[in-house]
Amino acid sequence: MPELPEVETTCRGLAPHVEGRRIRALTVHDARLRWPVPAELPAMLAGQTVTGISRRGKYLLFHTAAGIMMIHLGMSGSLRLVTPGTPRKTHDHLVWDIDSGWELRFHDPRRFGCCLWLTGAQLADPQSHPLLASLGPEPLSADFGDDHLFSQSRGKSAPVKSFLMDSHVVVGVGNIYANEALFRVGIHPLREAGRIGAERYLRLTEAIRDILAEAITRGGTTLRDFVNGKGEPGYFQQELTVYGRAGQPCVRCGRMLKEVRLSARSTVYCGHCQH
DNA sequence: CGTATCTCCTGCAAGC
DNA sequence: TGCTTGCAGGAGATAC
Repeated sequence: MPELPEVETTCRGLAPHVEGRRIRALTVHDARLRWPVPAELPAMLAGQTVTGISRRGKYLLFHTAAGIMMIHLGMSGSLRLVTPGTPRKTHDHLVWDIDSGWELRFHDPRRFGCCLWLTGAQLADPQSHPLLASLGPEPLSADFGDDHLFSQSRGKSAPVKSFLMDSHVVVGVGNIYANEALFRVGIHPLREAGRIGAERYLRLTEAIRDILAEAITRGGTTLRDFVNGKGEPGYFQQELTVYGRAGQPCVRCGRMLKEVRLSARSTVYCGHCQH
């Protein structure tokens, strides 16, 4: 599951090999992603130079003069650079021939990802695209201020974990990091978002910043291996204190960690340390 | 508007 | 061994 750190790692890993390079061709082996890959995309991209790669939330934006290619990795998607001639794997749906000599491949078994094409007004201002327009602030930017979570949560009765994972509140806090951040600050995941005070939200805000920044740092250690498909997501190297550890002892108090389903998401917490 | 549920899809694990 | 069944999960769409 690509979380924000892995998307950021992908962005940084691709940039030196793709920015300033020309796309010779795009081959669509399977257009059936979350939304169909636009039929005109190969023709639109051919010959275009990628002027830059940026990220908004978990969306990656490949900028060209003709348009912006917007990619989301969904749950199982990945982008890898390989040498031409590398055998194509099952679920390698999209292949870009780059004039740097690399081939960029989009691999996505579950096809929850997408690859869209932004033109016209959305080329001039991609933030106006419907999928981007209502996104919350970047968790590592100044827009994610100390007071943001507290002020946004007033009057909300949803569980704080659902609130945190709402991309309209703040982007990039997926299931893994929502679990981890709540454990770190001792907040019960099912607590009503609107009934948590400003002080606790400040500590939660700092925990989200710290955990994501740390994960990106660790993800960065995989950058040297990113090319040619050897990249491991940074968070697999990060010690996870609760996610995936239901039934195991709490690292703080030793009691058994509990698990509940919240909107079909695995939610793990310590009933003693989190209130 | 806020909240909960449904939905897409495939790999994997468990059960028989 | 090989089949069937259940399940996870990002986030937009839909229903209330």
